Amino acid sequence: MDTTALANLLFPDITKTIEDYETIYPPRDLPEGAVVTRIAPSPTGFVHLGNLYNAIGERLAHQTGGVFYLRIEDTDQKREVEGAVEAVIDAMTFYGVHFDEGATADGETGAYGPYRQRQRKELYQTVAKSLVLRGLAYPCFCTEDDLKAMHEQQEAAKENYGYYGKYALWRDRSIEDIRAELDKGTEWVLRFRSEGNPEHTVEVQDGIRGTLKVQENYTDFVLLKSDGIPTYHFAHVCDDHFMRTTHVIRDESWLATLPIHVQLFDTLGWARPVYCHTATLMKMDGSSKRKLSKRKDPELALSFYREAGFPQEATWLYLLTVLNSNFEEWHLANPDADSRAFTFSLEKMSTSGALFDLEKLDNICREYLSRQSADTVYDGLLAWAEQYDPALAARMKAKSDLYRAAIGVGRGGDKPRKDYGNWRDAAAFLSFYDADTFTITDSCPENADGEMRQAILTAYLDSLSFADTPEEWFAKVKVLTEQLGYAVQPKKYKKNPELYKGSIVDVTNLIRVALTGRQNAPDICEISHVLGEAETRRRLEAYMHA
RNA sequence: GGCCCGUUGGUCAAGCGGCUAAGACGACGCCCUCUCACGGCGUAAUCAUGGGUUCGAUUCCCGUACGGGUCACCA
Repeated sequence: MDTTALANLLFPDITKTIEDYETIYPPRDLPEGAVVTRIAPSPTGFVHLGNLYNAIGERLAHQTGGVFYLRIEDTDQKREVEGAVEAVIDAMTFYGVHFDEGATADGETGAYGPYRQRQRKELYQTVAKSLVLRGLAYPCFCTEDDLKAMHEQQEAAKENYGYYGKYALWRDRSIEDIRAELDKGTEWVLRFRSEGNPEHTVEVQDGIRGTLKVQENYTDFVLLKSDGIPTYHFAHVCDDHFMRTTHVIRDESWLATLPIHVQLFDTLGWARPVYCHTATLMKMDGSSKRKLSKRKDPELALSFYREAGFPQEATWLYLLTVLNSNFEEWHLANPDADSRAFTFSLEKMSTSGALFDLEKLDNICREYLSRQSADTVYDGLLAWAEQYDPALAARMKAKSDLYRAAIGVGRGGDKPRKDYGNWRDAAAFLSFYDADTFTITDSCPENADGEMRQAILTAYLDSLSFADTPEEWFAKVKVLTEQLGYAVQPKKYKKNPELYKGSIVDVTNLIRVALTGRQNAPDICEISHVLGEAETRRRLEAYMHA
């Protein structure tokens, strides 16, 4: 076979060589040990948790003085969605992930571009041509039906699926046959001529999993699709070589095609990057685990967390505890430190698929928010509300003092309250402070209903003085509790319920319901001061006559 | 079916030949307490399994089971 003739027949317009590209994309001038990595999403418009998960590469890169970039894998035109690149960048920016180079919303930055694969067609074809020249690639004119028939035949014969051996119809065809098909205008793909043997295993050093032993690839997989655009496998190898990527961080579902990738790196004589296969996030489905699914699980979408208002940093805290087994310990020891101060290590990443635990996420978010200042929380809530709850944003801006004070209730000190872990919950929790959104949702305690309701609230209103300290306030509540025949100490009431009408809990909860609309709310005295005297009295009186 | 990865309490997990097998979330109980939340103390709960190797295996090796992933001109 005259491979030169074939190469020129297939790629008449390609004049560059691999060496030319080696010059165009020289090795990066970086310190020893610098990590160059990336995220490489396909522009489907769906940004998922895994994209953020793998953006952990940013920390690795920046920890080592390396580079973190964004590459767009747009080789599948069918799946491309308008505005998808912007969506990825927007989501990453929101979570504080910054790219040193790569695609931007309206272009790109960096010396190793283009960073959109479809614009790199010439490069792929150059590499492809060199493989043809070396007799390591050939065109295949099989139709979809041919391949389907092959698959069925293999299924029936209980043989391995794939294009190999006797099933590799075009592997050894003559150049005349090829020319004939070409002349007819038949569509073709370029396949890799694999010399691999399924009996052989290849060792790959995985940055997370250690030594991996995988079966050598023996199939003639597709390098270039019929439109001349590469498959993921070929594009990945070419790009990560010429973009001088040192670490490829990706989901473990790529483990299955790893043999193809290393085979390509090896035959091209290029150094393999350090592969880092992360564990897939799982979910409980009935009694069995399964991969988070785009269709079924809203929590796979990154937007889910943003919309629900889980604070960005807290979301990272959760992700890091799942990702890196020694992070949680570090965070417990340094609760106020920025997670970026943590030295991230690949070896400590987990290898088995973790169940996504929303409860733990919530706990981490509550803990995180409880440590923030009222102003920080106010700003966070407002930023979220501007996007997801404009009415709330408007109210917050009109009554910012009220909202700041409300957020400040129970904050600070050794035991701050942890009432909410996300902005959506915060909005609901804080709603009673604002007269515009105040509603009564709970009923008052039974032991303080009926005529006692009048009596308690009247007595309370009479005694109420905004000049009182919290201690004085509570002392007065105790006095009226006793006067009205309730037990000041709940324990005493529990012991001898027949001696009292109820306990102080009934009294305070009545006041609480009148003031907040619910039985579960923070300190009454503090709330009253946030509401102000006029509003406090108004609510108490309204409830008395309700 | 082939290939690959994985398996410590309900969940996330520490462990890297010798430990009463950490810790966190959750659950439960008690305490604190004007409710709730917080906080404090405590309880229950884990090495999938069978063989090796070894004086000794959660830890190393092999098999089995189970779970997951993947077998496209999708990434």
